[in-house]
Amino acid sequence: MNLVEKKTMSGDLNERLTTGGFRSTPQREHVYSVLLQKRDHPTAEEVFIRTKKTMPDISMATVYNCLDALVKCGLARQVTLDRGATRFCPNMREHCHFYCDSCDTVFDVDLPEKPRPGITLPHGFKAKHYEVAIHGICPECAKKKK
Amino acid sequence: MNLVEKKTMSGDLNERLTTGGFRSTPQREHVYSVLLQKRDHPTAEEVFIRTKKTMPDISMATVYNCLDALVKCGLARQVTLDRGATRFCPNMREHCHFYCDSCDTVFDVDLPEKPRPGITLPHGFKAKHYEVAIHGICPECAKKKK
DNA sequence: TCAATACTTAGAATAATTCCAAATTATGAA
DNA sequence: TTCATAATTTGGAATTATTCTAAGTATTGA
Ligand SMILES: [Mn+2]
Ligand SMILES: [Mn+2]
Ligand SMILES: [Zn+2]
Ligand SMILES: [Zn+2]
Repeated sequence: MNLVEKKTMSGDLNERLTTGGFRSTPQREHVYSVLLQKRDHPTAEEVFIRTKKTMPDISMATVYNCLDALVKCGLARQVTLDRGATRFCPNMREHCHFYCDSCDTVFDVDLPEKPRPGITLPHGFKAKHYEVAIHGICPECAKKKK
Repeated sequence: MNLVEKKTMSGDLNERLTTGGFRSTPQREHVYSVLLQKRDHPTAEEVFIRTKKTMPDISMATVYNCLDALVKCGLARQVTLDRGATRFCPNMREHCHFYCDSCDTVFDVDLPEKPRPGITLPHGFKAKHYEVAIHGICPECAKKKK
């Protein structure tokens, strides 16, 4: 991450936090930059471990608090696949998730412009938002299996 | 549930369990009939409470075991929406879930014949199965809000 | 009939998350 | 600047959902 990226990151972060009624803190900046750095949908625990590298005294409770703040002000999404720990994703474009059953990796998959042409809801149901998870096997693992 | 339904239920259950390498037990029958009776996607805890009505000495551990066996032999599905307890669904047709944000109810929604026409996966990804959750507001709650 | 196996059960253990209350830090009005 | 107020961080306790364990029961089929 170069200086310009850092600047925009911080600027964006700062603005989003304040308009969301939060303060911008060193902890929140670090946690957010960790999310941006490696977009592999880490769990809170993984974010904690990564954040400690640059901020060794941060606590788990704070990581949960920061992630919560980031989600609330629209800078990150929570991703829940089956059981197990919630994962976090800083990609705020509309997208869905591909989960490789073989290596447990989660990939972002872009959605087409037209939202879900197929599904027709019964009368009276109003959909606010769709969540699509695709289970399967990723290219890497498909290659290995052969 | 009349006698004929009971008979078919048991027959189906029995066959599925045995072909799956499980024994048919009173506990498994009760748990399965609880799932069939009220298709509101109960949690293990809710299944436990309902099953106790006709089988007061059943334990929570057994409910977990039974649900697990039912899932393994293809008589029920696990449904995970956001955080919180896993829910169980005996509807084995391909369907997705509508979650009402207002009253927390989970509804089954049938999917069209053609599976997911919209999404195109990046090269090399092989999808095994899609999981779609729709968040929104159900007809009942929409009416109340007006 | 009896040994092997499957099943049920209570309770302990674990994992993920939330709650709590005290210490620290930031803010902004006087 | 100074001080009260509010927000944030923190360690640890509490909670929730689930899994594990080990002992007791029941079932099966040689
Ligand atoms: Mn994502
Ligand atoms: Mn269902
Ligand atoms: Zn993979
Ligand atoms: Zn509703």
